[in-house]
Amino acid sequence: MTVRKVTITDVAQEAGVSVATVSLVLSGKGRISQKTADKVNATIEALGYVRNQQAAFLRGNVSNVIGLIIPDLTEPFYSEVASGVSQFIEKQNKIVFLTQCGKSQKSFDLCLDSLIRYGVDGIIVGSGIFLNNEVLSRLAHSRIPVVCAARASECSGVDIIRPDNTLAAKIATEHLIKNGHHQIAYFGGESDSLTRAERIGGYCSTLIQYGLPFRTEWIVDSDDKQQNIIEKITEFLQQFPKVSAVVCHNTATALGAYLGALKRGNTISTVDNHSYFNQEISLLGFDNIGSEALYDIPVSFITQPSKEVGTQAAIKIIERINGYDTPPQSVLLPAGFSQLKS
Amino acid sequence: MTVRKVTITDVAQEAGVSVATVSLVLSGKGRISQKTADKVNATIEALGYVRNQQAAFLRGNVSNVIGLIIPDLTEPFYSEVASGVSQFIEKQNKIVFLTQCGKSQKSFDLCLDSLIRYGVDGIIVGSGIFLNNEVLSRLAHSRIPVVCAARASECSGVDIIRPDNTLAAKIATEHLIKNGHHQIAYFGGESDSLTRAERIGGYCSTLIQYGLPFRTEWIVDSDDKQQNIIEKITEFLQQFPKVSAVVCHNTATALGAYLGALKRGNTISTVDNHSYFNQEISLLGFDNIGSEALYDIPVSFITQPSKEVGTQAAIKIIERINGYDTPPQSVLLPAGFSQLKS
DNA sequence: ATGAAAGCGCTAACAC
DNA sequence: GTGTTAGCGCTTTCAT
Repeated sequence: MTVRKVTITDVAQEAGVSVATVSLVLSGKGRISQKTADKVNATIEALGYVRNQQAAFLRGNVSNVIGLIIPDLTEPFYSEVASGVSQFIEKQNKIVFLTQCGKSQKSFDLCLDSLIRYGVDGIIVGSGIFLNNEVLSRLAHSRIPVVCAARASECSGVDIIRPDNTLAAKIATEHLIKNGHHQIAYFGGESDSLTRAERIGGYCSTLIQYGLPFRTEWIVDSDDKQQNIIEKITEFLQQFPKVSAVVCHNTATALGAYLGALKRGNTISTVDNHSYFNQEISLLGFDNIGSEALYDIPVSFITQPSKEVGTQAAIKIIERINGYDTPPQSVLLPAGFSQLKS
Repeated sequence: MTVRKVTITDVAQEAGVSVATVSLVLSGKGRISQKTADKVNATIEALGYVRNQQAAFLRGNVSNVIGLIIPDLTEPFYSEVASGVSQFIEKQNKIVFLTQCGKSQKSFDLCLDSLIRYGVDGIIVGSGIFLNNEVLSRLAHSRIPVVCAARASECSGVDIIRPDNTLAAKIATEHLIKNGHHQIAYFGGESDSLTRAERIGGYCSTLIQYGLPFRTEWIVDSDDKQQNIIEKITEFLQQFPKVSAVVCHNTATALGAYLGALKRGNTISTVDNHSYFNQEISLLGFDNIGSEALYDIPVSFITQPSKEVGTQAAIKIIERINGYDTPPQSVLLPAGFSQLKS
């Protein structure tokens, strides 16, 4: 019936040494004789003592805790980020406080308060949109480093790690061009998406770079509802029958485009004809899921470096905590683990 | 240049009162005169003081922190669970420590150590498979409540919250039967999956209950690779052309079955003919993604109560922490938010 | 209504 | 090598 938690004092008493000694063997600092160390370790074992980190860190000024604010863990991009962060942080023998802020600034501010009160050493924010000046100056004042792990270029004045959407779109477009396509459309995504804007930038500039004109009618937005996508793509292919390739904004779009084209009587191929169907239109999509599940439908995918964004953000926050005191950086991650099916 | 963090002492000094007073206004306990309270609050504001929770809780024996151990945040089920947990816990003005343990017991044990050292009030474990007797007795000894939030019946001796897989399969099978199907197959999932085993139980018993025989050849396992699923379903439909409906183990399987059947020349319908195609074979899948993206392909889906598992686990752990001292329970959550497309 | 002081569990000088 | 002791920032009796 151990009602009270066993403390370092209990151990010291039981082992017949001082608390300082116990503390020293615990941290491996100071020169403790093997004999004493053994004795202490034995009683620690016997009593089932576990060191209280909170108390330990209360003395110093570090907590070894990193705060993480994620809008919504349910979204694949964010869960990947969180996964990357937690994995790296734990490897450093630190630990992460997870908070979810949803879509509201107010809720974000509450998360922030929480994390600061709990004395985190640094904060990783999974979205730039809440990092307004007030927040930043508050953070600066309390000397807590922040880094932003985002989908797109959502903020400035802080370290930000994000996918290189422009480059990804460039690679995608280039891939299609090099496979002989000249009429390439961009399909899907909502018009207020920053990620999409960046991708469209890459798409357009690549077309231009290759001397291909682009037409704004070839850029079609859509929500992710399968039915809408199917309808839009069907109509589109009818209107622009010369378009021979489509860059799809995400997995849902790619799948919708696939089904729509199929329905319309098109046949689909990957750019290189590895397909159950004959070539007629090429599909290339950005994959935000990263699952293998869909990799065998005849669509090439470029995968987002989502988890890597988390990992790099974690690396960066550790650097900042260790006093790496340079101006804020933007780190663009290539769709590095992209699997262009070929 | 605020180098040192501003503490309660600073506030007290600045406001010309004692630390005790500041502490009292902070916690709203004790009778403090409005005047003093105002003064204190003003200086708190002025100095930008934030209370250090770690220190605050050091005195008491609670930390207001809940530990969460998730095998892999990247898997949709687990990210949903984590999301549900964090959302509820934060609503209680508590906070969650997130750890990921992967697939190894050793790594799990490390996570556990970590959480215990950090003094969490309770632990939610996202998988039962690591909760062996040793772990449980350790936890019992340190008097830290645990609850398991799992995919299936993975452990005993602790509170466990999980989806009612048997019921879900029963509902699925029943739905198909009531729509006139008599030859129903179960497709997908790996043979060592506990979830699948439970679902198959529900599937079989429902068939029996309705006086329909079942054949073990109609239960086909598969990994989630699209190509494999497509091949298997194609072969299967050829061998058993009388099978008119398929219960699919997950979204990938459903999609694969859809594409496979399509390829083979079958036409697909939902059970009730809302489809772009004519009826020939009915597909019904368990959805582990919960995304709307696929809802418009002609497959009915039953969605897992993944996030709800997290929420209920959070509720349960709070109960346990508050000393709700009853024997461990199993809570089965219905596929409550299921959307049978109809 | 407010202050003084004793801890919470631990670490880090500093002594011996 | 090991013990003594003074805090870390806060809460909480117990006085006043």
